[in-house]
Parts: sequence; C-alpha cells; structure tokens
Amino acid sequence: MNIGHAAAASGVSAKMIRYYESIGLIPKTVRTEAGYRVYSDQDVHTLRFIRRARDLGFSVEQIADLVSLWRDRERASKDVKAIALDHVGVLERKIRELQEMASTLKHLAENCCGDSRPHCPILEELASEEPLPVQSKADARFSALRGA
Amino acid sequence: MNIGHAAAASGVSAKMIRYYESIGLIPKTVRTEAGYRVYSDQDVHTLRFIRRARDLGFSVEQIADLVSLWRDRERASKDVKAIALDHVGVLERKIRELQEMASTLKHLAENCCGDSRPHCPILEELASEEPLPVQSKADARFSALRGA
DNA sequence: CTTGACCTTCCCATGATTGGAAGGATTACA
DNA sequence: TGTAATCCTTCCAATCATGGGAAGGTCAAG
Repeated sequence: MNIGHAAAASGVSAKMIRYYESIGLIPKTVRTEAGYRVYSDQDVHTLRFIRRARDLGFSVEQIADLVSLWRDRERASKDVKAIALDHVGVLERKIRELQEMASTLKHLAENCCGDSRPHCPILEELASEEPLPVQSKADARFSALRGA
Repeated sequence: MNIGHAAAASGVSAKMIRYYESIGLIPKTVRTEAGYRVYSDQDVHTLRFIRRARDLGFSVEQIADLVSLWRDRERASKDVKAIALDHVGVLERKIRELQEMASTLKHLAENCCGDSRPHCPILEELASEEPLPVQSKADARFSALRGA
C-alpha cells in the first residue's frame, strides 16, 4: 500500500505521515525500488491509533508515549492513565480560560447597543485602566460593567 | 520613555512591542539619536488596550480592527459588537471541542484501573476501529455558558 | 508515447511568543 | 575617568502541527 492509500485508510494525511516518520513517531517504512513508501495494514492500524489520539488533543510527544505503551504488553495501566489524566487537567485548564474570556466578552457585548452610534462599552472596557472584570461562569451579574 | 519602561507599564513585553511595530499593529515610534524607541503615555495606553484585547483571546488581526475602531470617533458600536460576538462564537466552538475531548477522556480514564496490570480501556479505545464514543456533555456547564 | 495521477524531497508559511547572539548606548558607582 | 552592569538595537531561530507548493521522478491507462 502506498502513502496515499495509507493516508485515506487511516485518516492521517500523507504530509503528516511523512512528518511523523521524520520526527521518529513512526519508524521508517520499507520502500519500493523507486523509493515509494510501502505500508502494511498494521502500519495503518498504528496510524489510526495516532489519529484518534490527536483527535483527543494529545500532543505528539504524549502520543509517542501512548504508542510505546500500546506496544508494550508488560505496561502498567497506571502509566497510561497518568498520561490521560494529565491531559484532562490541561484540557480543563484551557476550557476554564476560554470560558472566562467568552463570558467576560458576552457580558460586555450584551451591554453594547450594537447600533450606528459610537458609544461602546466593549471599547471602553478595553481602554480602561482597571483590571478586567472577569465574569466567572457562575456569576451572571453585570455589576462590574461601566457605561451600561 | 524607553521600550523597557513602556513594557513594564503596559504589560506587553519589549519583544512583543517590537513585533507589533514590525507587523504594523502599532506605528513606528520616534527614536532617540542612538536609535532607542521612545514611548509616550498615550502609546502605553494603546499597548495596554492591546494587552487587554489579547487577554480576551482576540487575534492580532481583530485587535487591529478594534484599535482602529477605538480611534474612530465616528465608529458604529455594531461594528465593535460584531467583532466581539464573532470571537465569542469562536471561543464557544473551541470550548465545546475541548469539552468533548476532556469528557471522552475522563470517561475512559474512569474505566481504567490504573494499576500495574496491562489491561487498559484507554489504549483499547485508541486502538479500536469503531468511531470514538464522544461523551456529549451538553448539560449544566454548557448551558451555563450561553444561558447568562 | 502521452497524459494524468501518483510519488519523492525540500523549502516556506502559519500565530504569537520567546530565546539568544553580537554589538552599541547609557547609567551607576568607585 | 574607567569600568561594569544594564539597557538598547537588529537579526536569526525555535516553538507546534499542519498545509502549500515547486521541481522532478514513477506508474498505469489509453
């Protein structure tokens, strides 16, 4: 199977397959006489594994660890779980960050008429010298808004 | 005021100030005879505006638009609001993505003993051929985000 | 034998930010 | 005044995962 076929079968683009090979995430493949890479079903299986891990937001580095644990029949499941939970922590931190941004911004936007007049609490807030009034997601009050 | 001072006063690093200048987000400053950049309080105010917009996750491109609207006394507040709401949409899409990842992963991790034995549902799932079982959590956390 | 669809390698770009090197300017202090 | 520390300057590189594209070789079908 050539790289295009492996890409279609695994959901990983040919570009990325070459990249993963170049950084050592996957081993170098057999080549045809003409230099074409050749992939087995097992290779495609590994690529699909990688694809799924990417879909869950794991970094390439973490995926390398996951693949090596996957291959290791003597692995301890706690090692896998540790990677997963660590990543969950990162994701949740990121989610909280974005939620703070979104809710702050939504509150600002709600207080902006959104008409053709220039008055705008969003700009006022950005131009203000005071700390940004972060709306924690549990806090639905508009207390800190100026010009509302 | 030199760049270090402006950086400290605005919360934007000297590196980033130079970068913002290089991409045209802020105009080129006056220089001393020795070539040192010189900043006014007004410049610092603009930098702080930029800093706040970055803290809310706006892209540099959006910030350029926001700054120009900020400067424009004839602006229509709907133009500002449109940028803000567009960004809220992007943030919320991102949040949903991350939440799906986190909840899928947490679910998998909950079913992994996390001991020294090799059996591991997380790896099994990654190695599976079936579609990833996304744990859609369109529940309390989610509606808290848009419900406000 | 040509055409089109592959494949190869190599370089570049993204976005925002940081790091660092080489070298000049300024400042503080003895 | 000398000198050392701390600034400033520009330029280049790296991050992370991915895509775009060029130049050129290969392969299969018509």
